[in-house]
Amino acid sequence: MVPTTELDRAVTDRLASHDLRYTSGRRMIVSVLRKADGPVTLPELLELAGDVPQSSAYRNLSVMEAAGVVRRLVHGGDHAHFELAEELTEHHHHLICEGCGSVQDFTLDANLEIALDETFSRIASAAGAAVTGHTVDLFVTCRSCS
Amino acid sequence: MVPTTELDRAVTDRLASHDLRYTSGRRMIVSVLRKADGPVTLPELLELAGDVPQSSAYRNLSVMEAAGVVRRLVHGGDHAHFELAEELTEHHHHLICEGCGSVQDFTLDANLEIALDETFSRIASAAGAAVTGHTVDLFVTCRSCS
DNA sequence: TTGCTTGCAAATGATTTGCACTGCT
DNA sequence: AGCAGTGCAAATCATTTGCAAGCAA
Repeated sequence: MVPTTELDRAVTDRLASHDLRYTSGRRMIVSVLRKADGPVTLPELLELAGDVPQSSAYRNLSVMEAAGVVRRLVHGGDHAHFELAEELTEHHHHLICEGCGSVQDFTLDANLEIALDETFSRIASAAGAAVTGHTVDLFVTCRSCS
Repeated sequence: MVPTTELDRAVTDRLASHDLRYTSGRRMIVSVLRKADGPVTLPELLELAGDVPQSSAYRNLSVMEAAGVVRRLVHGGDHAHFELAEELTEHHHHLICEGCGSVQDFTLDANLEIALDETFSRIASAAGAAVTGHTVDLFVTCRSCS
């Protein structure tokens, strides 16, 4: 199967560098994640993907997570949420409703993001640790849950 | 049993307002969380607390979480972490090692915190949602894991 | 004595995994 | 041929819960 979009090419490369193939099942997952307007739970993914066995979806998500194609978000609800890795999209943060567990994306002003990054580097080096990432999550009660 | 410290008094009040008692088992948990230098997992808590049945620890943590005495942190490792609710301590953030899952506290510069709060209010109201809280977590590889 | 607590044992449920089979390359 | 992928069923394991007994107001 030939890569079609820019995203597919990037995913193919990342998977290949881990000796993984970009199969139709994986394409389906990536396609669903790309179209979704935010991180998606496994049940939602199955809903959107059609006839995909649950265990294969879980396995492919895990494998793609290890390959840096997918990111898993754990916020304490019943299900984890999955989204495309940031390197394949853009840096963003999450707006999480504590009522229904739904998650939306948002971005911060560039200046604020820079200030945070600087602070983070300073804090990490003070702790003798190397920064690998950060999350800035906003917890809310959404309109339909209030 | 009579409240002894300021913290105990605050906890007693919060529990009482939910028709809950500040029993010795719950005191033990609060005491461990107070002394710990960061959020603690259930196995760690049991270790530190001595002879406490696992299910009671879980149940008391859940109950106290609902009463706003304890906060549960879920970061995707094997165990959740527990800490005293922010209203009982001070606002802080978490430095999480992706290697060993350990968690340390840190605080942000007040100006940065204010800038974030303003941004968050704006984002939430744009989404028609009410802010209930936020997390700013820094993921790192710590000295001993690198 | 009413109702919150507790400890034990058993259940729950999201996620993972063993295995046999299929399909690329 | 040789190894990665798939689907099914079964296992895992942190966390929750039912229940009978204990304890405080």
